[in-house]
Amino acid sequence: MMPLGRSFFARPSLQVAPDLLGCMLVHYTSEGVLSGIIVETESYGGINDPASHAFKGKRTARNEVMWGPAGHAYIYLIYGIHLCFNVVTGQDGDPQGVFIRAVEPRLGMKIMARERNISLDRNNIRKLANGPSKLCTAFCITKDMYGTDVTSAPLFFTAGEDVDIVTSDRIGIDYAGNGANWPWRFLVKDSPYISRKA
DNA sequence: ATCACGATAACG
DNA sequence: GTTATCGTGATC
Repeated sequence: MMPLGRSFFARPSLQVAPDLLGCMLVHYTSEGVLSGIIVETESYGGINDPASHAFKGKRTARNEVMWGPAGHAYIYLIYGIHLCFNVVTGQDGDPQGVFIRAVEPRLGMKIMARERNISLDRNNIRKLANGPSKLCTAFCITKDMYGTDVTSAPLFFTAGEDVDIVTSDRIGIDYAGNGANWPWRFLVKDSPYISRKA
């Protein structure tokens, strides 16, 4: 399966975020192949989005990759422990991104369970990657992959299945004022693999 | 001081 | 099943 290319990501975040639902996230690691269907994303919309790290044109070492070309990984540490994984979208110079919040595991669940330090049984497959930091841990996405090109191996996306989509407001951005109410979170309808209910 | 989170505890 | 609490360290 061909990786999704630059042109897929070089579109507005509000188009890419829902389009990624149903697509595969794939990571070739030394442990084995990890993959899963993306079931939850959020759009972060550049300098006019009060929830965005680039709001009002803020440009720092941390968010620098957002300002570059689409299709690169924006990864950062939050709350001292947790990693977040985004894909840069939009045109070069327009700091947009899509935040990947949850994945339905397909390949490499045994490895994911080991990475997550939980036992693997039928009841907890949905807990392997049902959150932004959990999926980083499960998929062996580390901070040193900051800036990585995600249009080719080892970490990339492929086209997936058609899915029904629902929206909600975004999670964990109470600081964003009115922006906290925008319906920029996208979920696969009725998926049990999402981080929390819409 | 703040934060795109999640494990745990203390409840049903 | 639910809700509340708080650790953790890079960032600015």
